[in-house]
Amino acid sequence: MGRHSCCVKQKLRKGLWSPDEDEKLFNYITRFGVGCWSSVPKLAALQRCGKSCRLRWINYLRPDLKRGMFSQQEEDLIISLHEVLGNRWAQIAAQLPGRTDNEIKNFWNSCLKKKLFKQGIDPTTHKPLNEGNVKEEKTKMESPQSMQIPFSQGHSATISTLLPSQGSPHLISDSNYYDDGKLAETSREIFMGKQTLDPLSYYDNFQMTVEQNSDYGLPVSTNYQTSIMTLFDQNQFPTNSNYCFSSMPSLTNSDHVTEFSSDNNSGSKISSLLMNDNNNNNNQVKESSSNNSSNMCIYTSEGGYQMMENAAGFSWDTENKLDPLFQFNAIKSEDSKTNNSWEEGQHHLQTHGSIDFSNYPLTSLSEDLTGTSFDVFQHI
DNA sequence: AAAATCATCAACCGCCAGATG
DNA sequence: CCATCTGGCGGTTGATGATTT
Repeated sequence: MGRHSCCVKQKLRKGLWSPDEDEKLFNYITRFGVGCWSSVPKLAALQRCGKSCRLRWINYLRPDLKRGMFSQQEEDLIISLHEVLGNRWAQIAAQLPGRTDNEIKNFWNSCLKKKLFKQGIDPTTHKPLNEGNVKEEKTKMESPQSMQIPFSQGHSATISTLLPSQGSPHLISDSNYYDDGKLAETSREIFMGKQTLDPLSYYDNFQMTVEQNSDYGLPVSTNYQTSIMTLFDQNQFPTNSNYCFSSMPSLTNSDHVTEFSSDNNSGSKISSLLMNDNNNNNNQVKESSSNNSSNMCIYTSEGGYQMMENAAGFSWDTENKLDPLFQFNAIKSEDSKTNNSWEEGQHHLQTHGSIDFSNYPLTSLSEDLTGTSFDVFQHI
């Protein structure tokens, strides 16, 4: 993000964003939507470059961000897409809902490259390394350099070549993917425990992507598509109603998804939930919250979000603030004192609305920031 | 316990392309 | 056309916490 002329004149802050700045930016964007980034700092009273605001929003504040560890499936998808697209992180990120290019890039550089290398696969070419290459790669790893992949090179390979059924390397969703089966299993367990993905959107998106890629003439194998489909058929992406959202102690923490249990002893509880009467039957309600913000949105059958009227603004106050219209809190066990039980929440829900939450997967699509004001989605 | 090393990731840099006047 | 502005992208850096020596 280069410093543009508009930014040079003023003294602008750099470095990490403070909670206060985040709050300002978040409140501004949720209220007015994404428009001209260069005017955002002024209008939101931020001493930041517009591009810095944009980056902060995209990489961190955006409500539809998924956080936490990459799942095995995501990992496989990244590797496969990387083979086809090279270091086109933005395009790869477009295929992974809730992930940013920056996040994927970091993940690739810090983990996947090494993982592939350990498996004897050249992360650049995605082909098996010979001994000579191994030495070369070792040097590369030791002296960090960009690993640009000539696109033509990626083009020559197809995802199908990675399928286990077609010989090594084994890169597709398969627990045998890793030499260390324990690692794969552990990774999956962690993922399952932190399920944050909306499997349907994930799958839809992937399908769409395959079609799009076909349009681009990219050699995306139908085998891979089938592989993903099979995963869904086998419920390897659980539509999980047992997860909800914990508090947001810090904006910089990423894993706040807490397993939700109907067992009162678990301590994961919902404080209150007031439903909006405007929900129609085709809408899914997605909700998340923290103990300091009130969030709710309607996820329509068309796949978009609808903003609920009077949606709460964003607040970093540590105290609980009840939204005048609604509040849904799912809080970590240690915060449970003042909150009602899950059953009470359910009862409240059934009393005030007709939607049975247990029928819908709850995702952490934005943790506490989710859906505070969803007109934003329509701007993006 | 302290220093050194490693890993991670948020944020910046530089460049490019499209829009606009 | 040309200059400027702006958004977007990929590469890189540096702060920070974790791990190792």
